[in-house]
Amino acid sequence: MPRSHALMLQIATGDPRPISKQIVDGVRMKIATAELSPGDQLPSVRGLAQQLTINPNTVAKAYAELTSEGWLESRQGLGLFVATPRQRLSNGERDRRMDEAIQAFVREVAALDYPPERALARLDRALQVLSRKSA
Amino acid sequence: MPRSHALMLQIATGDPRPISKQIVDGVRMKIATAELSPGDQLPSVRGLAQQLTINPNTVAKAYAELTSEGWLESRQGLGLFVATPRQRLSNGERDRRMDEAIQAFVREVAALDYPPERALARLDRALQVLSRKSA
DNA sequence: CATCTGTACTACTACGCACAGTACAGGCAG
DNA sequence: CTGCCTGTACTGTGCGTAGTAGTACAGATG
Repeated sequence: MPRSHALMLQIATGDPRPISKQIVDGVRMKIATAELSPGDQLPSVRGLAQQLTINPNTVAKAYAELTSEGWLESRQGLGLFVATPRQRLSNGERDRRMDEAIQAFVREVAALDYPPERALARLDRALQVLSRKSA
Repeated sequence: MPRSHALMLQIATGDPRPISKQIVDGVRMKIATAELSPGDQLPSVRGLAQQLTINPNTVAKAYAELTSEGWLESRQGLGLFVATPRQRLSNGERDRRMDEAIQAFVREVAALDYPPERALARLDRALQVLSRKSA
């Protein structure tokens, strides 16, 4: 039974990420933390745009990316819905992108001259939110 | 005794990061891994630009950032040298930026639907290179 | 002096992002 | 069918960032 969802998304003007990416990240995170479940309907392009006082094209762009990545499914004329989980990337591609993320994080730790052990410990704690999915 | 250094820096055209940031990251990483030591001289702005076949302004921009962050010291008319280590950021600012880095990493793990434990294990391994400094 | 060093400008180009407006196809309630 | 909702696909415009190009100046050195 598909539920409609208020989807409390927050857009921060101070965030260095472009608005469309903030939406993509936000929705993906809500799916990852099971705050959104397969079958749930998302706010309409125009509705979310009005709610966030941004351009509808920006929302559409974010939704299009989420759809092409397999997180959302479009039902023409009806709306967008959270898709059922499936393999979205090849293992090679996934490992390659994880490698990039790791390198970026190591670069930041070096840039801040931050104790690697503390960084790892904090990250371990931060990753807990993703484990709730299978709880 | 200040050593001169060939500084094998690699600039990848496929890298999404701007060239100047690649230089900044590269130099910072070499300092963090003790491949560059305090007192070492860096290649000249024009020299490195020619070696990498990029614009001297781009190198100067990267060097200026590294200098303002305290990684390099400028001796007018002589060149740029790796500075002696010191506290470069306030603890609050450092924690805030580490927080951003952690959030960005968690977002990527969620985006890739990557097993958090594996991500943590791989990161642990990747962070080893930074520990050599105090070895 | 000439020649190296870093630094500071200006001007131009290319690209990404967001905004604005318009248009079209499909679903659905009246 | 009409009207209103849905996603989708365009065009164009403005703005900020990155990179290139060229010029100029101060300090150090031989």
